Amino acid sequence: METWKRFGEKEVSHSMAHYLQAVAALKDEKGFVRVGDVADRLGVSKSGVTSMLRSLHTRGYVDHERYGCVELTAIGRMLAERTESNRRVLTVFLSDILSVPEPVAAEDACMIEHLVSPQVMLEMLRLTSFMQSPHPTAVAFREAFKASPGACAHHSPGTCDVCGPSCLRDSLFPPARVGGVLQQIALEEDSEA
Amino acid sequence: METWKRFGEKEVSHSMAHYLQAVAALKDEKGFVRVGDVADRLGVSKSGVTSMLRSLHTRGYVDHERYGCVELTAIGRMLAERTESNRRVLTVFLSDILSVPEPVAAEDACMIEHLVSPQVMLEMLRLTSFMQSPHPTAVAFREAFKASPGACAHHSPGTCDVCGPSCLRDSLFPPARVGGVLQQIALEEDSEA
DNA sequence: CCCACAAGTTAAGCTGCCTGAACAGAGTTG
DNA sequence: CAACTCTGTTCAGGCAGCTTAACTTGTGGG
Repeated sequence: METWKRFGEKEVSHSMAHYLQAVAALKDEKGFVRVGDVADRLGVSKSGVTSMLRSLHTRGYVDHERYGCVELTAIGRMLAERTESNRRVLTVFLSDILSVPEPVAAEDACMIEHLVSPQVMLEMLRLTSFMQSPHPTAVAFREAFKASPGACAHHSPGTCDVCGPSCLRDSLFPPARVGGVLQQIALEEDSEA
Repeated sequence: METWKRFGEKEVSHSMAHYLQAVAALKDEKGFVRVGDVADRLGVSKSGVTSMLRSLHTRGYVDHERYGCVELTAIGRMLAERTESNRRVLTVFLSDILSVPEPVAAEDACMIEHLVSPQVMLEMLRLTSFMQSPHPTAVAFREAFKASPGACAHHSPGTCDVCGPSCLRDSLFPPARVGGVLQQIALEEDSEA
């Protein structure tokens, strides 16, 4: 179980993914990209942009001439597009299929867009696409799912295939074992003990 | 669009989440937790563990007496359990519902387990749970979905609600626009230009 | 009782990503 | 062409997480 260490070895980090997306978007919007544009868009300092561009350049994702414009390489553009597609698929899945409020869906999509493998994204798109199709089974399923009870409401304790011995629902939203403080902390930063 | 910056402000980082999980698991397995156990389990040095424990202590997630044992606080244990539950729900969803191969499902779950909001996790559990239930609609849907074509195969170009103007499938697995190199790079680290 | 050794800690240093301050290039204006 | 202004770069520094090397603690054997 050392999978977790590969987190830092992803082809692009969270920051890099967003720099690439910003460059791609600015290029599409105004035709050329300056350091300052990227800095404004991402809310970071220009010096931060300069050093990140150096890092992205050594990885072969952007070209950048001193005091000049920024260009994505073919690979850089592909990475930006893939991240953007991941974000779109995830957002649609979370908001339309899981019916999570849009702001939450957007935030979660933003957090994980660069981490999800192509295989998973493709299957998630397939599911989304099929669930939203006019196929009668899909229509019926949407209805039934919408009307279905909350997670783990349909099983007696210990009989759920998904949960196994202990109900997952309980630890997703833990019972008020520690005086109710936990949920607040879990959901937001309301400190108060 | 500065959501992306909140990535670094999550209550627990990727590393922290895994340290907490390791401590919780070791505690369950052998009743007490030493620095060395955590180091072995996570494949990091003992000094790394020491400094991370200091950091986790200042956040109120663990207690640790010098040269002694490590204990989770109530909040720390809750965080560990929640992360673990997230991982289980995600793994089941990815492998059983999306039918992604187990190693990929496990890896993706590991990457995003600490980043997904409780709301999304709960709805994902609800969907998983409902899709696996013996409810006739769910049974029919599973069949139909299994037999359904690949993503975006059912729509003519430009008519897909999910994709919008440009087919997302194409950028999830981009066409061999750059000589086929991209997909290799995308999927793994086979450098070769 | 003392010492050796395992377990843990501190210290110094690395990388990634950020900041602000100071400096440098490039273009406009008179 | 000098001066002013924008824009971008470099530099020093900070924080998170990791490493290795060297030191400290605690403990069981002789």
